[in-house]
Amino acid sequence: MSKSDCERIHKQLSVGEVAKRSGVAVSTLHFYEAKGLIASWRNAGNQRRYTRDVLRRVAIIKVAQRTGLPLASIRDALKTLPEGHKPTAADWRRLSASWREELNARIAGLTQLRDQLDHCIGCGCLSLDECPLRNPWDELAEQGPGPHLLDPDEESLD
Amino acid sequence: MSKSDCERIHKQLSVGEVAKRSGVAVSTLHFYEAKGLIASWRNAGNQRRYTRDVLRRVAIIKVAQRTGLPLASIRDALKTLPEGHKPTAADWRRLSASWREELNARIAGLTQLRDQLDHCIGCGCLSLDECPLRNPWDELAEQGPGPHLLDPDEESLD
DNA sequence: TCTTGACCTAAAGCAATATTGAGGTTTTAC
DNA sequence: GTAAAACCTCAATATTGCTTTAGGTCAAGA
Repeated sequence: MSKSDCERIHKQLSVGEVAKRSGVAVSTLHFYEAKGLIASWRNAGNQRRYTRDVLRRVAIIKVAQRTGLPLASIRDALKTLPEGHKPTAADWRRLSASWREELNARIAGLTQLRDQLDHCIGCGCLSLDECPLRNPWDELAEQGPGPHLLDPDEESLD
Repeated sequence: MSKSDCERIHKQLSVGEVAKRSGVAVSTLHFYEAKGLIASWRNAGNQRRYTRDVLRRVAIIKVAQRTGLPLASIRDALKTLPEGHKPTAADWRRLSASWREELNARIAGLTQLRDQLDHCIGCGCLSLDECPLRNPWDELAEQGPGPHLLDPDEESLD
């Protein structure tokens, strides 16, 4: 039986095949498995075997990482997929909807930052008690990190 | 002489004062100094002393980090500031201009990702050879990472 | 059969960005 | 003068996301 027969006949993928098709290193697949993001079973010789499903999962992982999500969050999101059957389009849609919100939030944050950069650094002011760049904590309670005035007569850094 | 006299009279800041005013931990200031992002001199008792300038630098560092820049890049950017005199508004403007481009690129990337997420994951297709989410490498040469077809008869993951 | 490539595990290493701890000194406040 | 708070250095630890190494097993092709 030839190597690619492994996949063509049994619809199983070896770790090397998954690596080539998904574009990630074998060591990364091991790593993702250890972290609970993907799963496999073993053949008689203790080698990993995957269903083709894993290709989509790896693709999703890589896409989600580009949004800035840490692997732990991606793992948790993937855990919400059904156990028994192959995820449906609706399952994936649900995942993508939550990530879309994440993305929108990050885009909004960066956009605001860019505009503030124009106004605040551009003009060189960066006044400690007025600049939104310096005080993105405005809405938070007194507790928490952030710059604090020590003297009431403090107005600016310059 | 009281503690705050250190600053009010001599216009110097201790590391603790900088920490409180800038909102970062003392250990972080040590760390930034070791990495060449900020500078200080020592008093007779070997304690760090800072000019008020450092407050602006720390503010800039924190802002730049929010754009996604690594500290090494921020350090390099800060190195372009004049050595002898206090940076002018024009100096800061030059820095912010380069970071604005970075930001625009990141915003564009995330926006594109969000739209592709809508089209590709939302519908559940993720076709290996067509989906832009799966193949953001389209413009790169053959070499390099990325998913590759092993069989010409491969069309989709499903 | 034999060799080579693919695979296995477990541990260590790396880069970035800090935080924590130990053990000692200095400054401040009363 | 003394005690507490702040400071010092250096080393270790933590987290995230992997890669590398070492030492061995398994499988595929000539």
